[in-house]
Amino acid sequence: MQITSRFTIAIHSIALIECNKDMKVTSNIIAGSTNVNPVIVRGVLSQLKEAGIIHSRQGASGITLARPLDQITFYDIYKAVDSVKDEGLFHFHEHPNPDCPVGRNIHAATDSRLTQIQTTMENEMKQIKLSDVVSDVQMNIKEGN
Amino acid sequence: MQITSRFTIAIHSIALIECNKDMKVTSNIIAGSTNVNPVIVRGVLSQLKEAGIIHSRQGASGITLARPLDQITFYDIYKAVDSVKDEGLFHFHEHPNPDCPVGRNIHAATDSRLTQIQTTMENEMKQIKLSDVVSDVQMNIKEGN
DNA sequence: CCACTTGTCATATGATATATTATAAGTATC
DNA sequence: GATACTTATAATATATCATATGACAAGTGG
Repeated sequence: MQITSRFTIAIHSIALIECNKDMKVTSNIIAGSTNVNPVIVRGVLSQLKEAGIIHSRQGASGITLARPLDQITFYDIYKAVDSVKDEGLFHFHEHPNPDCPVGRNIHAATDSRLTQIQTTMENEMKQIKLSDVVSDVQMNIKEGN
Repeated sequence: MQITSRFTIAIHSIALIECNKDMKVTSNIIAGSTNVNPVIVRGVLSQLKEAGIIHSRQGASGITLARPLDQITFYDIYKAVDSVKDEGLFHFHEHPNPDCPVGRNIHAATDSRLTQIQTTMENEMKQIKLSDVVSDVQMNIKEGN
């Protein structure tokens, strides 16, 4: 099991937009840099737009950021691209036997702990800003990488 | 995306074994309580056995725990059933364009942060013991649930 | 010997992620 | 305003993986 690559595609896209803010960055350019199908890229961009992270206009060329990089966290992106659905990070087997004492109580006894783990992970994501990633990328480029 | 139900199946199985330690708990009984196919259950049990969490013998009826419940954490189980493969929790799009400065540096700039998030989640899992879950289950049963 | 168990293989089914084709609709430039 | 390019999205195909299922091997204990 893995969290969908839409998440890292979104991170990559935002970094690319920022690093090329002096020119028009199109969805096709992003598709070329990520090596991901343009339709998938546009789907991700569409979600980022809906979340208020980027701006785009149908027909008008160029994607731009809607707010400064230090105000975009991994959590914002994770939520925007719907990395983990509402059912939660953990998949509980669906029909424990209600006729078994353990079967009918295991869900209640486990759920809060699973939620706690997921929340801890999400809180960690809130600590990481896109500015962190982009400054690393730019540093590496400057060093000739 | 969700973490495979093998994880919660394993938790359920261990709780069931503990709560019925006075009788023989077979893989079929576990399959009945979890409402999961017996072959899947045996696969999970096989992984728990390999991780040293349970005991079982081919032909001999009954699964038993290999160590006390307070010495089994969610992390132990998560690792045992291979919830997240070696590639990591996050799926990075596979072929960023090496001819693009951002494309060839995004991986290096992002990886450590993704690992950090995963590690935080796994550390939280180490804090939760099976004894916590089982005592909640038993409490609920006593209360008539 | 026999009923039952653990253990495993091979295959089927179902769900989901990504890729692809096609097309609608808006923008900007000539 | 015709044209080339863009964003946007629907419909479908492909690939991968999780779970279910059927079959059977091999061990146990009465």
